[in-house]
Amino acid sequence: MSKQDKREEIVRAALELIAEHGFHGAPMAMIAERAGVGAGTIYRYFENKDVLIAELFREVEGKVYAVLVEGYSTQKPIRERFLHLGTGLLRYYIENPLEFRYLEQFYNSPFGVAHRRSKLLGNKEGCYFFRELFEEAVSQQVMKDLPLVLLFDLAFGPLFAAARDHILGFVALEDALIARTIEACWDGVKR
Amino acid sequence: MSKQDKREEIVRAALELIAEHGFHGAPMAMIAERAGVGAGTIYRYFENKDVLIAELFREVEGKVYAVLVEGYSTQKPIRERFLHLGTGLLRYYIENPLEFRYLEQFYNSPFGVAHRRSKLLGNKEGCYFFRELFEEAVSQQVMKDLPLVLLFDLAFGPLFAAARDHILGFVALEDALIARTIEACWDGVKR
DNA sequence: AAATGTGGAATGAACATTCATTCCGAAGGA
DNA sequence: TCCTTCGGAATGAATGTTCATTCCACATTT
Repeated sequence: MSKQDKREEIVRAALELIAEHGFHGAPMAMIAERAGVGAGTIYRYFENKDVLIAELFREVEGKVYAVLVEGYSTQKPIRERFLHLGTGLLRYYIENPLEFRYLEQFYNSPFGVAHRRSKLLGNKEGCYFFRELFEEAVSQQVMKDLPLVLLFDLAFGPLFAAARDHILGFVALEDALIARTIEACWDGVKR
Repeated sequence: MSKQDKREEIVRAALELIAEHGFHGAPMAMIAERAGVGAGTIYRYFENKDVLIAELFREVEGKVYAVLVEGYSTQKPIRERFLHLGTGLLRYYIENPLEFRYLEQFYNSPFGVAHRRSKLLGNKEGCYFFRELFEEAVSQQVMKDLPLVLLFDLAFGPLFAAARDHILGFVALEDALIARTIEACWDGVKR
């Protein structure tokens, strides 16, 4: 197994185990075993568990953004852009439940809070689509005149909740239902 | 300190520590210290940590319901009832951040998933308001014709997210903003 | 009233377990 | 042969739980 492969195996194993059992249910020894690697080997690739967790988040985030850019254009009308991003996100989540559940774990942890804080306060890139779109929508009075953060909550709160319920088997989100869910999110934010 | 007091002290200490640091950041020894009792004493009142966690949830849930029933009447129009429950919930959460953060911890854990499952599938009481209200609203065609679970997600997803953002200091939810947030939730579920 | 006895509650040191991290001998490539 | 990489046992810190002992309020006896 090449160096690169080994690293990828570690990341994949960590994703699976953390998504399924949470940070505290995924000991390094278990990650190593599933990756087919010695426990000490992980530390040749990642300084410690926190670094592994953060790196994993960056990888997942990157893949999500890659999906969202596809077919996205700031030329299209705001509502259409919103629907594109919303359905893109929701579809990605339910097609990649492991990554979704990992993100949930991450966001509901001190890591996630710190991340969110630095993203909202500091003007980091990322979230770019969303911030730009929402600010434009507010200034053009097509979205409600609410703080950006609340608009995010209105739009993505249901989206996350729906993805979770689908993955847990509480609802079967097929195409039509996904579209109607995102449209309902739009109803929440639109003026 | 009486027996009852001691029990309450334990519960209060557990609430504070778990809300602030999560289940894994609140060792029994620390809970005992904050409650002003010996570590072993906790086990005279609660069989083990899981039982303490579950009991704490039941108490918090009970207090929330108590607030919601106040002034609630199935005679009032559906929209008004929705706004009553929504603002009641949101206000309670931001006025009781410890309890809110505890609920978040609980829901985002195996306990919470199991709880949600038994509530949605089995026909447990509790959630009664909501289920009844939403079912009536759908049958009268004042809410969208979506699965109940998705309507819950649309209504409470933003609510939870907003409460979290308020508590983390990302937005200052004063009265007017609370009302407008819940109205936006209504826009999401209404037909 | 004082002294003694009793049973349940409280205690916290001790234990077993789990986990992240380290370390060093072995393996493998140049 | 030398040097890098690997593996997994060893380490030490942390945590949930237990249990032998202490404590105390009240009953009983003198």
